[in-house]
Amino acid sequence: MTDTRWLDEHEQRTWRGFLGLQRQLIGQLNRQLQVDSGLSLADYDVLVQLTDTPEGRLRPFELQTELQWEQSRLSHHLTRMQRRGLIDREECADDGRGAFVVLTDAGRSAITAAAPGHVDTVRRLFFDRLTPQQLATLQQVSDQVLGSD
Amino acid sequence: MTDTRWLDEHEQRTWRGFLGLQRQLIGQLNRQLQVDSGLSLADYDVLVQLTDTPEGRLRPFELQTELQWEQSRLSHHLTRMQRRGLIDREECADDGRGAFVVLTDAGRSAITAAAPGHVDTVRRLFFDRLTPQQLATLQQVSDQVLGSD
DNA sequence: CCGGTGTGGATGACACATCATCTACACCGA
DNA sequence: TCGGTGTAGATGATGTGTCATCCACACCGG
Repeated sequence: MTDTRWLDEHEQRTWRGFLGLQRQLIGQLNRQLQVDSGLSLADYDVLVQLTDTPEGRLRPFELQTELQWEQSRLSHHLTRMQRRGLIDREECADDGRGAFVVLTDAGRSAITAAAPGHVDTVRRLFFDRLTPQQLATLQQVSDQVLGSD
Repeated sequence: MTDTRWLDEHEQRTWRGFLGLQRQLIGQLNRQLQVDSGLSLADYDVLVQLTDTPEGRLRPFELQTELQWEQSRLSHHLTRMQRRGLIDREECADDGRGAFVVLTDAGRSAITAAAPGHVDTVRRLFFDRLTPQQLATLQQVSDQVLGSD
């Protein structure tokens, strides 16, 4: 570790901008969901995955790969969602270690009620403010930063 | 609220990509800081602000406008940082309600030790993977999304 | 001088995320 | 069939973020 190449003024602005952007966006989305539907962004993501399956049921590890969450975060979050009646856990016959997460009726109506408002908000705060070129660049950026890992 | 314009496949990819990008990046930065210096990204940001002043002291509300944090988050975070000896609180003579946050010696050495590794990581994970054009676009994007509020 | 309103800041309760660790079962090779 | 290793998942501790609320003082008009 020789001399550090510090960020110049412009780089700092870009970096702070990016951090601010994400915090602001996530914050507003969370608030909108919370106020309008009593859900968090995390709840929403879980429910979307479950809704995307025909039976509304998934193994936790499948959810985990879809969501790219840490295993323990998922487990804790499922516990909280179960306590609120949004999902339920069932035993898995095939694999004695495993479990199933199933969407409850309450969970299904929660996501159904929440989705339109959430999508509108995403459009309003994000897509509507950006040009197709900018969106294309963002896509590239995500791929490049995430891809090389 | 008429019919919802759902996100098409491509928009979903862009949106998920953005969310994934920010989570991944913030996560790795936090881990690097934590492991190498015992600091969080939030600690780092507070310490940077304090270091940027000649006396290493700021009023909490000044910190708040710099960091764009919620007041209560700041207050809680300062409490935790004080408990760890990174900062200290002092009374403010001018304003009976107010307080000062002052950088301790431990705080100063922590940020000094942490900065090079952190900046290197930001470069490695972010700047080094993006072209100047992409960075310029990101800058625009932040401004547009944040600006119109 | 006094009451109302505004502002600086702290606090408790609670949801969330991460780490370390643990249990139970599956799977595989000797 | 038995022991080791890997995998599915839960849990406790702790740090973090948000909301609602509160207190103390400042400031301002009467």
